[in-house]
Amino acid sequence: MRERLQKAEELEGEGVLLYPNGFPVPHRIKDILDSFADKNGAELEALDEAFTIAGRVCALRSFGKSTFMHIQDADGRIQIYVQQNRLGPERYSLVKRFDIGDIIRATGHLFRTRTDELTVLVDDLNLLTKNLRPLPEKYHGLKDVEIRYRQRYVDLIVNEEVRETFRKRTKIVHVIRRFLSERNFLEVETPMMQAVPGGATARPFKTHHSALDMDLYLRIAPELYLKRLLVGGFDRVFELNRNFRNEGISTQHNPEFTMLEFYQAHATYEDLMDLTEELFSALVREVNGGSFQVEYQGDVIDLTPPWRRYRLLDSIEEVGGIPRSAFEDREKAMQVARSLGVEVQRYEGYGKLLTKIFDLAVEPRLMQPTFITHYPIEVSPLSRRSDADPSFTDRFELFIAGREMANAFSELNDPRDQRDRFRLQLEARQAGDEEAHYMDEDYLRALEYGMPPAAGEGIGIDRVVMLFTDSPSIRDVILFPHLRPEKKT
RNA sequence: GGGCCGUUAACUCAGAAGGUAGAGUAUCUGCCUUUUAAGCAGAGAGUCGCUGGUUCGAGUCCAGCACGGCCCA
Repeated sequence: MRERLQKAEELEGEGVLLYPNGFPVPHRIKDILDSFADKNGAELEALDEAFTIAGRVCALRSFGKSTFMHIQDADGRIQIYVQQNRLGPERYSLVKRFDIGDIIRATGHLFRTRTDELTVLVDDLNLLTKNLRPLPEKYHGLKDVEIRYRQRYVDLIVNEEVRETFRKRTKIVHVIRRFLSERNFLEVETPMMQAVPGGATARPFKTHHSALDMDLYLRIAPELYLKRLLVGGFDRVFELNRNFRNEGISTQHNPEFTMLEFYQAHATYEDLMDLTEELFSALVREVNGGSFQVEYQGDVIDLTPPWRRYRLLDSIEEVGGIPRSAFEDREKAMQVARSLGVEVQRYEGYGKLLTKIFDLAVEPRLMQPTFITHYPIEVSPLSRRSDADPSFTDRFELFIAGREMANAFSELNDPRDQRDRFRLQLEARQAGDEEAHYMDEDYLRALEYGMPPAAGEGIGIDRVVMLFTDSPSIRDVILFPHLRPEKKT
């Protein structure tokens, strides 16, 4: 780096601007590659058109009096060829001092080299931005994951597949927004900072409002606000934005992550299973080239609907291979849970134990898309009771590749039942469950005005992106994942 | 929170059993006007993550810590 700085200052001393401004760049590399991919050398030379492109020098092969470079812009990479006798010795001496990593602008005509590569024969070029730090090695590339995550800008410069992953992420988010908008869902924004954090079972981050001298929580879910909007008369709403949960970090979890939640009045959780299949089909069309087969970490996942549907209890029996009689009451379920290595807390009831058994014995085996329905009421404090069996709820979770992708239910809109459920949550909290819900009086007041029958769903966007980009870690689909602070040097 | 693994030049990595630290790429110098992991000749470059300990002597052995990864909770 010291050498580069010295060289840069030398250039500056000769009157070369290291960071000039105001040079228009009318052409994109990708457009040139697309337009002239099938033209041969004679056709290109007959073309009397000059192109001006700009980008970062990513490869440089210099001979005495001529130089080949590859330069890349946002979505393309092309070779340029600079000859001393076209440019004159003075300009060419600049070129000899270009480094890999510099951002340059070049103008010239197209031709094909001996090896038939589409190349710009440069008539004019200039430095746009001087690079002072050497880029990682070209052949092995940048592998150190710590640098990849901490200095994502370097990762993006060097690793095209990383750029592709994030382009795909944007595409996925775009397709989802369009899908919902086309179906008359209204996109809204609700508070990120909440006085009473609710809508999920998770520990929140706490912050403080100085002027009001009050504690606030970063939201763990937008759910309760979105349902207030159902009360207000917006009968289809969605929000696609960040949630924050104060939990450990893993390949599946980042403290801030992106969630889609949508609510539809006069629909049931069964309608949402169909809608979810349609949504994934739209993603298949738009971001997976129309193929319903997705390869994820060596497994082929078939997203062709309809997907399997199991009741939770049936799945423990049929997928988990544990006979019904072994978990028919709390005592027996506790034994099964313990045998699976689960720690059981005193305040955890039968329903909670069933989901813990499910998490260990069933969830990892659900590679192919599967809806699991009828969750115990105890773990579903905001879901509507099943008419057929009031200890279970009209709820489903979607699993793909052994992970939860979505969670949805018919909404509980009876304020009396909701109050009772909050009370039970408070008891659990007092018994030591830090993730249990708080009482939310304003939410209850809203329900008392009448929330139409509805169903709602949350989809973890990061996990969807992981699936479609074959990414093993959530950090691979979040541009700046959370890491511990860098050591001071 | 627990277990295992990793941390050596800007990058990717070597460094059998403890004896003054290596390669390729990148950088610098020279030659080279169709190369593409360009080539050839030469040069510079490291607090071996940090702190202690054992030893005549530690990149290497031991302990603690930091950061990262994977697995578990």
